Amino acid sequence: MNNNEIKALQSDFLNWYDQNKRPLPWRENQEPYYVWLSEIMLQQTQVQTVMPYFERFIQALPTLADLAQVPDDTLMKLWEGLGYYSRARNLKRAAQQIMTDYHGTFPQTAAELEQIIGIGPYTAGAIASIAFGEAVPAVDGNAYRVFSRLFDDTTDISKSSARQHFANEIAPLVPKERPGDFNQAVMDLGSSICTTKDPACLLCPLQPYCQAYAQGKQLERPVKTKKIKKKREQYLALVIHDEQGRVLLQERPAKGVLSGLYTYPLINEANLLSESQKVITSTQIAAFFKAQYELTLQQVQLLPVKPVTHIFTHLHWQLTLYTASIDANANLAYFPGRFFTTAAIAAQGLPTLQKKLQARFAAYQKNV
DNA sequence: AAAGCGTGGAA
DNA sequence: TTTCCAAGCTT
Repeated sequence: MNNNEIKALQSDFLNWYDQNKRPLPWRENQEPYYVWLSEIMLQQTQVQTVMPYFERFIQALPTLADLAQVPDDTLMKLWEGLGYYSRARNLKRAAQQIMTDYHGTFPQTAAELEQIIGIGPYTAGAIASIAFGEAVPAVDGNAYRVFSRLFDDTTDISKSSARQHFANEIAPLVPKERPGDFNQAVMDLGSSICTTKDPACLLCPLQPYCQAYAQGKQLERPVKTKKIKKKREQYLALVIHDEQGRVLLQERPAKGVLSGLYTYPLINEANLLSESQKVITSTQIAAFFKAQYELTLQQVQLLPVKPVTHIFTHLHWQLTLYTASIDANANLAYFPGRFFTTAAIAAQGLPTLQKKLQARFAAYQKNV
Protein backbone atom coordinates (compact mmCIF):
# COMPACT_ATOMS: atom_id res chain seq x y z
CA MET A 1 0.00 0.00 0.00
CA ASN A 2 1.25 3.50 -0.75
CA ASN A 3 0.98 6.38 1.69
CA ASN A 4 -2.28 7.68 0.29
CA GLU A 5 -3.87 4.27 0.53
CA ILE A 6 -2.70 3.93 4.11
CA LYS A 7 -4.10 7.36 4.99
CA ALA A 8 -7.43 6.39 3.46
CA LEU A 9 -7.52 3.12 5.37
CA GLN A 10 -6.76 4.88 8.64
CA SER A 11 -9.51 7.43 8.01
CA ASP A 12 -12.00 4.71 7.17
CA PHE A 13 -11.31 2.90 10.42
CA LEU A 14 -11.29 6.04 12.56
CA ASN A 15 -14.38 7.61 10.98
CA TRP A 16 -16.27 4.37 11.42
CA TYR A 17 -15.10 4.20 15.03
CA ASP A 18 -16.19 7.76 15.75
CA GLN A 19 -19.67 6.88 14.55
CA ASN A 20 -19.92 3.40 16.05
CA LYS A 21 -17.72 3.04 19.12
CA ARG A 22 -19.46 1.41 22.02
CA PRO A 23 -19.64 3.28 25.31
CA LEU A 24 -17.81 0.88 27.62
CA PRO A 25 -16.89 1.43 31.27
CA TRP A 26 -13.16 1.17 30.54
CA ARG A 27 -13.43 3.72 27.76
CA GLU A 28 -14.52 6.53 30.05
CA ASN A 29 -10.91 7.56 30.53
CA GLN A 30 -7.44 6.28 29.62
CA GLU A 31 -6.34 5.44 33.13
CA PRO A 32 -3.69 2.73 32.61
CA TYR A 33 -4.92 0.67 35.55
CA TYR A 34 -8.42 0.45 34.06
CA VAL A 35 -7.17 -0.16 30.53
CA TRP A 36 -4.92 -2.94 31.81
CA LEU A 37 -7.62 -4.54 33.95
CA SER A 38 -10.13 -4.51 31.11
CA GLU A 39 -7.65 -6.00 28.67
CA ILE A 40 -6.80 -8.85 31.04
CA MET A 41 -10.47 -9.58 31.66
CA LEU A 42 -11.23 -9.44 27.94
CA GLN A 43 -8.69 -12.15 27.10
CA GLN A 44 -10.74 -14.93 25.50
CA THR A 45 -13.80 -13.43 27.11
CA GLN A 46 -16.68 -11.47 25.62
CA VAL A 47 -17.46 -7.84 26.41
CA GLN A 48 -20.89 -8.64 27.79
CA THR A 49 -19.42 -11.14 30.23
CA VAL A 50 -16.68 -8.79 31.38
CA MET A 51 -18.82 -5.71 32.02
CA PRO A 52 -20.25 -6.59 35.48
CA TYR A 53 -16.94 -8.08 36.64
CA PHE A 54 -15.08 -4.93 35.66
CA GLU A 55 -17.53 -2.67 37.49
CA ARG A 56 -17.37 -4.75 40.67
CA PHE A 57 -13.60 -5.05 40.51
CA ILE A 58 -12.84 -1.33 40.27
CA GLN A 59 -15.46 -0.64 42.93
CA ALA A 60 -13.64 -3.00 45.32
CA LEU A 61 -10.10 -2.20 44.19
CA PRO A 62 -10.05 1.32 42.72
CA THR A 63 -6.27 1.63 42.47
CA LEU A 64 -3.21 -0.39 41.60
CA ALA A 65 -2.07 -0.15 45.24
CA ASP A 66 -5.36 -1.70 46.38
CA LEU A 67 -4.88 -4.61 44.02
CA ALA A 68 -1.30 -5.17 45.11
CA GLN A 69 -2.48 -5.65 48.70
CA VAL A 70 -5.74 -7.52 48.19
CA PRO A 71 -6.09 -10.81 50.10
CA ASP A 72 -6.17 -13.80 47.77
CA ASP A 73 -9.65 -14.90 48.81
CA THR A 74 -11.08 -11.44 48.11
CA LEU A 75 -9.38 -11.47 44.73
CA MET A 76 -10.78 -14.87 43.79
CA LYS A 77 -14.27 -13.86 44.94
CA LEU A 78 -14.08 -10.92 42.53
CA TRP A 79 -12.97 -13.24 39.73
CA GLU A 80 -15.40 -16.06 40.58
CA GLY A 81 -16.99 -17.47 37.43
CA LEU A 82 -14.88 -15.48 34.97
CA GLY A 83 -12.55 -18.39 34.20
CA TYR A 84 -8.84 -18.66 33.43
CA TYR A 85 -8.14 -17.99 37.08
CA SER A 86 -4.39 -17.61 36.64
CA ARG A 87 -5.24 -14.26 35.06
CA ALA A 88 -6.38 -13.01 38.46
CA ARG A 89 -3.33 -14.34 40.27
CA ASN A 90 -1.01 -12.84 37.66
CA LEU A 91 -2.89 -9.55 37.95
CA LYS A 92 -2.01 -9.29 41.63
CA ARG A 93 1.59 -10.37 41.04
CA ALA A 94 1.89 -7.77 38.30
CA ALA A 95 0.47 -5.06 40.54
CA GLN A 96 3.07 -5.90 43.18
CA GLN A 97 5.75 -5.92 40.50
CA ILE A 98 4.74 -2.46 39.28
CA MET A 99 4.55 -1.10 42.84
CA THR A 100 8.06 -2.28 43.69
CA ASP A 101 9.95 -2.16 40.40
CA TYR A 102 8.26 0.89 38.85
CA HIS A 103 7.27 2.86 41.98
CA GLY A 104 3.60 2.30 41.21
CA THR A 105 3.74 3.89 37.76
CA PHE A 106 2.99 1.80 34.69
CA PRO A 107 5.77 1.44 32.14
CA GLN A 108 4.62 3.24 29.00
CA THR A 109 5.97 1.23 26.09
CA ALA A 110 4.82 -2.08 24.66
CA ALA A 111 8.31 -3.52 24.99
CA GLU A 112 8.42 -2.79 28.72
CA LEU A 113 4.81 -3.77 29.34
CA GLU A 114 5.43 -7.17 27.80
CA GLN A 115 7.92 -7.92 30.56
CA ILE A 116 5.12 -7.89 33.12
CA ILE A 117 3.53 -11.19 34.09
CA GLY A 118 0.22 -11.76 32.32
CA ILE A 119 0.90 -9.14 29.65
CA GLY A 120 1.71 -10.73 26.30
CA PRO A 121 2.21 -9.18 22.87
CA TYR A 122 -1.46 -8.33 22.31
CA THR A 123 -2.11 -6.80 25.72
CA ALA A 124 1.16 -4.87 25.64
CA GLY A 125 0.17 -3.33 22.30
CA ALA A 126 -3.33 -2.56 23.51
CA ILE A 127 -2.22 -0.80 26.70
CA ALA A 128 0.65 1.05 25.02
CA SER A 129 -1.56 2.37 22.23
CA ILE A 130 -4.73 3.10 24.21
CA ALA A 131 -3.28 4.46 27.45
CA PHE A 132 0.01 5.93 26.20
CA GLY A 133 -0.48 6.71 22.52
CA GLU A 134 2.31 4.50 21.23
CA ALA A 135 1.82 3.65 17.55
CA VAL A 136 1.99 -0.13 17.85
CA PRO A 137 -0.54 -2.73 16.71
CA ALA A 138 -2.72 -4.78 19.07
CA VAL A 139 -3.02 -8.10 17.30
CA ASP A 140 -5.89 -10.14 18.65
CA GLY A 141 -8.37 -12.53 17.05
CA ASN A 142 -10.30 -9.62 15.55
CA ALA A 143 -7.17 -8.26 13.89
CA TYR A 144 -6.44 -11.70 12.42
CA ARG A 145 -9.91 -11.80 10.92
CA VAL A 146 -10.11 -8.22 9.66
CA PHE A 147 -6.69 -8.12 8.04
CA SER A 148 -6.66 -11.68 6.70
CA ARG A 149 -9.79 -10.68 4.81
CA LEU A 150 -8.63 -7.23 3.83
CA PHE A 151 -5.43 -8.64 2.28
CA ASP A 152 -6.84 -12.08 1.47
CA ASP A 153 -4.01 -13.43 3.62
CA THR A 154 -3.92 -17.22 3.89
CA THR A 155 -1.60 -17.41 6.91
CA ASP A 156 -2.78 -20.22 9.18
CA ILE A 157 -3.76 -18.54 12.46
CA SER A 158 -3.53 -21.87 14.27
CA LYS A 159 0.23 -21.53 14.21
CA SER A 160 2.20 -19.65 16.81
CA SER A 161 4.06 -17.73 14.13
CA ALA A 162 0.87 -16.12 12.78
CA ARG A 163 0.79 -13.40 15.43
CA GLN A 164 4.17 -11.97 14.44
CA HIS A 165 3.26 -12.21 10.76
CA PHE A 166 0.14 -10.10 11.24
CA ALA A 167 1.96 -7.72 13.58
CA ASN A 168 4.45 -7.07 10.79
CA GLU A 169 1.65 -6.51 8.28
CA ILE A 170 -0.34 -4.19 10.53
CA ALA A 171 2.46 -2.16 12.12
CA PRO A 172 2.92 0.23 9.15
CA LEU A 173 -0.82 0.91 9.13
CA VAL A 174 -1.14 2.14 12.73
CA PRO A 175 -1.41 5.96 12.71
CA LYS A 176 0.88 8.11 14.86
CA GLU A 177 -2.23 10.05 15.81
CA ARG A 178 -4.89 8.04 17.65
CA PRO A 179 -3.17 4.62 17.54
CA GLY A 180 -5.37 3.40 20.40
CA ASP A 181 -8.55 4.38 18.60
CA PHE A 182 -7.29 2.69 15.46
CA ASN A 183 -6.67 -0.57 17.32
CA GLN A 184 -10.03 -0.39 19.05
CA ALA A 185 -11.68 0.37 15.72
CA VAL A 186 -10.21 -2.85 14.31
CA MET A 187 -11.55 -4.80 17.27
CA ASP A 188 -14.98 -3.19 17.28
CA LEU A 189 -15.33 -3.66 13.54
CA GLY A 190 -14.20 -7.25 13.88
CA SER A 191 -16.73 -8.01 16.58
CA SER A 192 -19.71 -6.29 14.96
CA ILE A 193 -19.22 -6.12 11.16
CA CYS A 194 -16.35 -8.37 10.18
CA THR A 195 -17.67 -11.31 12.20
CA THR A 196 -16.63 -14.92 11.86
CA LYS A 197 -19.78 -16.58 10.58
CA ASP A 198 -21.95 -13.88 9.07
CA PRO A 199 -19.91 -10.80 8.19
CA ALA A 200 -21.93 -7.71 7.24
CA CYS A 201 -19.76 -6.83 4.27
CA LEU A 202 -22.38 -4.50 2.80
CA LEU A 203 -22.10 -2.29 5.88
CA CYS A 204 -18.31 -2.42 6.04
CA PRO A 205 -16.38 0.80 5.34
CA LEU A 206 -13.47 -1.28 4.03
CA GLN A 207 -15.52 -3.36 1.63
CA PRO A 208 -14.47 -1.36 -1.49
CA TYR A 209 -10.90 -2.61 -1.07
CA CYS A 210 -11.38 -5.85 0.81
CA GLN A 211 -9.53 -8.46 -1.23
CA ALA A 212 -11.31 -11.46 0.26
CA TYR A 213 -14.72 -9.89 -0.38
CA ALA A 214 -13.74 -9.13 -3.97
CA GLN A 215 -13.29 -12.86 -4.50
CA GLY A 216 -16.19 -13.95 -2.32
CA LYS A 217 -13.75 -15.64 0.05
CA GLN A 218 -14.53 -13.77 3.25
CA LEU A 219 -15.94 -16.89 4.92
CA GLU A 220 -12.73 -18.78 4.13
CA ARG A 221 -10.62 -16.23 5.99
CA PRO A 222 -8.84 -16.45 8.27
CA VAL A 223 -7.41 -19.88 7.55
CA LYS A 224 -7.46 -22.00 10.69
CA THR A 225 -6.53 -25.66 10.53
CA LYS A 226 -6.18 -26.78 14.12
CA LYS A 227 -9.12 -28.40 15.87
CA ILE A 228 -9.16 -29.20 19.55
CA LYS A 229 -10.43 -32.59 20.57
CA LYS A 230 -11.95 -32.72 24.02
CA LYS A 231 -10.97 -35.54 26.32
CA ARG A 232 -13.94 -37.12 28.10
CA GLU A 233 -13.49 -37.96 31.76
CA GLN A 234 -15.79 -39.37 34.40
CA TYR A 235 -15.58 -38.14 37.98
CA LEU A 236 -17.22 -38.78 41.31
CA ALA A 237 -18.04 -35.68 43.34
CA LEU A 238 -18.41 -36.28 47.07
CA VAL A 239 -20.64 -34.10 49.24
CA ILE A 240 -19.20 -34.94 52.64
CA HIS A 241 -20.86 -33.50 55.77
CA ASP A 242 -19.73 -33.62 59.37
CA GLU A 243 -22.06 -33.66 62.42
CA GLN A 244 -21.99 -29.87 62.55
CA GLY A 245 -23.32 -29.48 59.05
CA ARG A 246 -20.00 -28.37 57.63
CA VAL A 247 -18.85 -29.59 54.24
CA LEU A 248 -15.44 -30.89 53.29
CA LEU A 249 -13.94 -29.12 50.27
CA GLN A 250 -10.74 -30.02 48.48
CA GLU A 251 -8.15 -27.60 47.14
CA ARG A 252 -7.20 -28.38 43.57
CA PRO A 253 -3.52 -29.13 42.91
CA ALA A 254 -1.23 -26.25 41.93
CA LYS A 255 -1.01 -27.58 38.38
CA GLY A 256 -3.90 -28.38 36.09
CA VAL A 257 -7.50 -27.27 35.75
CA LEU A 258 -8.94 -25.00 38.44
CA SER A 259 -5.64 -25.03 40.27
CA GLY A 260 -5.80 -23.68 43.80
CA LEU A 261 -9.59 -23.44 43.80
CA TYR A 262 -11.94 -25.37 46.07
CA THR A 263 -14.39 -28.02 44.94
CA TYR A 264 -16.10 -31.00 46.47
CA PRO A 265 -13.55 -33.82 46.61
CA LEU A 266 -13.37 -35.22 43.09
CA ILE A 267 -12.23 -38.71 42.18
CA ASN A 268 -11.41 -39.65 38.63
CA GLU A 269 -13.28 -42.90 37.96
CA ALA A 270 -10.23 -44.20 36.14
CA ASN A 271 -8.49 -44.24 39.53
CA LEU A 272 -11.09 -46.62 40.92
CA LEU A 273 -11.98 -48.91 38.07
CA SER A 274 -9.83 -51.86 37.18
CA GLU A 275 -9.94 -53.26 33.67
CA SER A 276 -12.86 -55.63 34.00
CA GLN A 277 -14.78 -53.64 36.55
CA LYS A 278 -17.76 -51.53 35.54
CA VAL A 279 -19.57 -50.59 38.74
CA ILE A 280 -18.13 -48.48 41.53
CA THR A 281 -19.22 -49.39 45.05
CA SER A 282 -19.54 -47.27 48.16
CA THR A 283 -17.07 -49.54 49.90
CA GLN A 284 -14.55 -48.86 47.20
CA ILE A 285 -14.91 -45.11 47.54
CA ALA A 286 -14.46 -45.31 51.30
CA ALA A 287 -11.39 -47.49 50.83
CA PHE A 288 -9.94 -44.99 48.36
CA PHE A 289 -10.37 -42.13 50.84
CA LYS A 290 -8.76 -44.18 53.58
CA ALA A 291 -5.81 -45.12 51.42
CA GLN A 292 -5.26 -41.64 49.97
CA TYR A 293 -6.04 -39.37 52.89
CA GLU A 294 -6.29 -41.50 56.05
CA LEU A 295 -9.93 -40.42 56.29
CA THR A 296 -12.87 -42.61 57.28
CA LEU A 297 -16.07 -41.96 55.35
CA GLN A 298 -19.41 -43.37 56.43
CA GLN A 299 -22.71 -43.81 54.66
CA VAL A 300 -21.28 -43.29 51.21
CA GLN A 301 -24.32 -43.14 48.93
CA LEU A 302 -24.93 -42.53 45.28
CA LEU A 303 -27.24 -39.56 44.88
CA PRO A 304 -30.22 -40.26 42.61
CA VAL A 305 -29.76 -37.14 40.49
CA LYS A 306 -28.64 -36.47 36.97
CA PRO A 307 -24.85 -36.28 36.65
CA VAL A 308 -23.35 -32.82 36.17
CA THR A 309 -21.69 -32.07 32.85
CA HIS A 310 -18.98 -29.47 32.64
CA ILE A 311 -17.02 -28.52 29.55
CA PHE A 312 -13.59 -26.95 29.61
CA THR A 313 -11.54 -25.95 26.59
CA HIS A 314 -9.86 -29.34 26.36
CA LEU A 315 -12.01 -31.48 28.62
CA HIS A 316 -15.52 -32.81 28.79
CA TRP A 317 -16.32 -33.92 32.34
CA GLN A 318 -19.26 -35.86 33.64
CA LEU A 319 -19.56 -35.93 37.41
CA THR A 320 -21.69 -38.29 39.47
CA LEU A 321 -22.69 -37.03 42.91
CA TYR A 322 -22.31 -39.01 46.12
CA THR A 323 -23.02 -38.08 49.71
CA ALA A 324 -21.11 -39.25 52.76
CA SER A 325 -20.50 -38.31 56.36
CA ILE A 326 -17.31 -37.86 58.31
CA ASP A 327 -16.28 -37.17 61.89
CA ALA A 328 -15.91 -33.45 62.62
CA ASN A 329 -12.67 -34.20 64.44
CA ALA A 330 -11.17 -36.16 61.58
CA ASN A 331 -7.46 -35.50 61.08
CA LEU A 332 -7.05 -33.61 57.81
CA ALA A 333 -3.24 -33.71 57.86
CA TYR A 334 -3.12 -35.83 54.71
CA PHE A 335 -6.04 -34.17 52.96
CA PRO A 336 -5.56 -31.05 50.80
CA GLY A 337 -8.59 -29.15 52.01
CA ARG A 338 -10.75 -28.21 54.99
CA PHE A 339 -14.26 -27.95 56.41
CA PHE A 340 -16.48 -25.08 55.33
CA THR A 341 -19.58 -23.76 57.01
CA THR A 342 -22.43 -22.69 54.76
CA ALA A 343 -21.42 -19.06 55.24
CA ALA A 344 -17.78 -19.80 54.48
CA ILE A 345 -18.74 -21.47 51.22
CA ALA A 346 -20.76 -18.45 50.18
CA ALA A 347 -17.78 -16.19 50.88
CA GLN A 348 -15.36 -18.32 48.89
CA GLY A 349 -14.46 -17.65 45.26
CA LEU A 350 -15.53 -20.89 43.62
CA PRO A 351 -15.30 -22.14 40.06
CA THR A 352 -18.48 -22.55 38.07
CA LEU A 353 -18.05 -26.33 38.12
CA GLN A 354 -18.42 -26.27 41.92
CA LYS A 355 -21.42 -23.93 41.66
CA LYS A 356 -23.10 -26.41 39.35
CA LEU A 357 -22.44 -29.29 41.73
CA GLN A 358 -23.82 -27.28 44.65
CA ALA A 359 -26.91 -26.38 42.66
CA ARG A 360 -27.53 -30.00 41.75
CA PHE A 361 -27.17 -31.07 45.37
CA ALA A 362 -29.43 -28.25 46.60
CA ALA A 363 -32.12 -29.21 44.10
CA TYR A 364 -31.99 -32.77 45.40
CA GLN A 365 -32.29 -31.68 49.03
CA LYS A 366 -35.29 -29.53 48.22
CA ASN A 367 -37.12 -32.50 46.74
CA VAL A 368 -36.41 -34.86 49.63
C1' DA B 1 5.85 -25.17 18.76
C1' DA B 2 2.14 -26.88 20.69
C1' DA B 3 -0.51 -27.90 24.62
C1' DG B 4 -3.04 -26.34 28.65
C1' DC B 5 -6.10 -23.20 30.75
C1' DG B 6 -12.84 -21.49 31.97
C1' DT B 7 -16.95 -20.09 30.70
C1' DG B 8 -21.20 -18.85 28.18
C1' DG B 9 -23.50 -18.41 23.93
C1' DA B 10 -24.67 -19.35 19.13
C1' DA B 11 -25.60 -22.37 15.27
C1' DT C 1 -25.51 -32.99 21.07
C1' DT C 2 -21.56 -31.25 19.23
C1' DT C 3 -18.70 -27.84 17.64
C1' DC C 4 -16.84 -23.53 17.48
C1' DC C 5 -16.08 -19.11 18.98
C1' DA C 6 -14.63 -14.62 22.24
C1' DA C 7 -10.17 -8.27 23.25
C1' DG C 8 -4.32 -14.59 24.81
C1' DC C 9 -0.73 -15.92 28.03
C1' DT C 10 2.42 -19.29 30.01
C1' DT C 11 5.26 -23.11 29.82
